[in-house]
Amino acid sequence: MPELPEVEVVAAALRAAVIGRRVVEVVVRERRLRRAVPRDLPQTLRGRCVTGVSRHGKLLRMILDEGAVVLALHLGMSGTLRLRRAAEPLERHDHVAFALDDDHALVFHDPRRFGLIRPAPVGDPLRQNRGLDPVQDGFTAEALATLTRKRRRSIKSTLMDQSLVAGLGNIYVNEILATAGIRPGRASGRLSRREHEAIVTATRTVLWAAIERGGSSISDFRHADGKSGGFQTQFLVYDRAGEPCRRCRGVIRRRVLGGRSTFYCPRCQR
DNA sequence: CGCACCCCCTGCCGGC
DNA sequence: TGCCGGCAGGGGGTGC
Repeated sequence: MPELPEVEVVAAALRAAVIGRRVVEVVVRERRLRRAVPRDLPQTLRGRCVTGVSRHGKLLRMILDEGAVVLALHLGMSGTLRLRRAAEPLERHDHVAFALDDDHALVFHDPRRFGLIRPAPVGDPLRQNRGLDPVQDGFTAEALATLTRKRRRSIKSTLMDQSLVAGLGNIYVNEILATAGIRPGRASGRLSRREHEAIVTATRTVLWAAIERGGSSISDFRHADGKSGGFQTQFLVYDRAGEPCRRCRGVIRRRVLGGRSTFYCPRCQR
């Protein structure tokens, strides 16, 4: 589920609620995430103070004691981070709970267990998520042209490659290409300068609109306070196969590209 | 290099 | 009603 806008919404909530709090205890109920949660995680974090929260692409980092420890968190497909009162009992799929010194707990919940929680070496991003963050300054038409030069790979799979551009997933890439008027299967290296610019502009527009609406909640994404996002009602194409295009008289099509469902309007995307 | 497949895991939905 | 296949916002690996 969570792509850049959803992760940004979670990061903002954590910045507001967790910075300045001390980790009192860490309860690990299920270690088997995408990679095993280290056995010594509680001991590594206990007593440390949260001094910052950052996000790059879909990866969250909780900075403890000014960087003495950095905890990397990834929500995978079905992960959420919720703030709960310490007294509330844990539920099924609540895998890790960080008890804080204000009688609340930050709870990592992830039915599919594709998420990740592990201490990260300071300043060293995980191997994936190294790409340009598309809401930061470096994501420009020139940068996109450089990344795609002479590549035949489709623009959709290029934009979803986290080592090139970090944070876009299947929903937002579909929406961005619809907004930019470009077909997902186009070879990225053959796009014009103007088209690269359209993609960069559309990316900013779509991501900021989604962040403002609190992200998209398709089935299980929730904010740290349990609320749903609202951007799913604004989709131009995602999961709208057979439905009318919102901007022309076309009908949205679905095809599979790189193993993922791909939606586009054949009339206004070229 | 790029893709077509696999895998990981649970939940939900539609068809029978 | 129940079972089964397909699909889902994530990433990683292999082989062609």
